[in-house]
Amino acid sequence: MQMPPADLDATFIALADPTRRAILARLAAGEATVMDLAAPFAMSQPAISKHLKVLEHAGLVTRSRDGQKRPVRAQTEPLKAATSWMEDYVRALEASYQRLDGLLEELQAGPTSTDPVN
Amino acid sequence: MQMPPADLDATFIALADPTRRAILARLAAGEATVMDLAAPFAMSQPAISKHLKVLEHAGLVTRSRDGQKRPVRAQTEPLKAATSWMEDYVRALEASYQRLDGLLEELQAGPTSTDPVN
DNA sequence: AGGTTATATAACGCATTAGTTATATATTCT
DNA sequence: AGAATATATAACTAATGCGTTATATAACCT
Repeated sequence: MQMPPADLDATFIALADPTRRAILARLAAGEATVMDLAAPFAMSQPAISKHLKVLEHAGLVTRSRDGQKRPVRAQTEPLKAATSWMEDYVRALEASYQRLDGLLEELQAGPTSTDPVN
Repeated sequence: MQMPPADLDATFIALADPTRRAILARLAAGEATVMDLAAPFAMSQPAISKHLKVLEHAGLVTRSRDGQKRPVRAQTEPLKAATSWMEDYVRALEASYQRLDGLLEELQAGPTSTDPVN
């Protein structure tokens, strides 16, 4: 069952807050309840619930139901999309630098008959 | 030369806006001036300058000086830190799932003499 | 039924963001 | 010197973000 690729905006927004990244880090150790997650922070329970809503909206966590508890579980999918955007971008940048380096080298060696510029 | 992890905030915040990601994408093709960057957007020049300030603050771009122009150039460094945070996190998550799967398997097979639990 | 626990929602304050227009500051061109 | 160009800054507005406290909802326990 695939979720719709929650967009990059939502993913990066969710990751941009240190509290939310800490929540995710905690979830890497396994499911947790809202109370579990709130405990380490000097912050009210409603504040944590809001952070969870942001994470959920980004698809970074899902919630289930266990009696009165709503266990939170981390999901990797949106992170893979975000990672892949960043990797593609870095690759494009580095390729661009390489082209520039090549061009500079050619200029420094002086124009040749195969030089496409001039 | 390591930067403190507080920079992850700045990086993800910078990446969380689609205009800023589009600016970066444009910069993958090479240096550009503020005017170049503003052209494709239905947005004023000061708005773009502000976005550039956010990107610069995150270290995602640097500026130089060429007469009255201030060419903008993309930098990969902060992206590598961000990518690496995300990859570490996904790895931890997947390891956690694997441990859980292993545990469930054991429980299903019934406890054995080597079972560390019980 | 009544009390406790887990979580969500409402209403609010304050700081920040993303845009605007108008203006200032450099730099270049004639 | 004066006009034009490239960019930055200021002042403002509207929307959003992150926290709070108080309260509602739902499930659990006697």
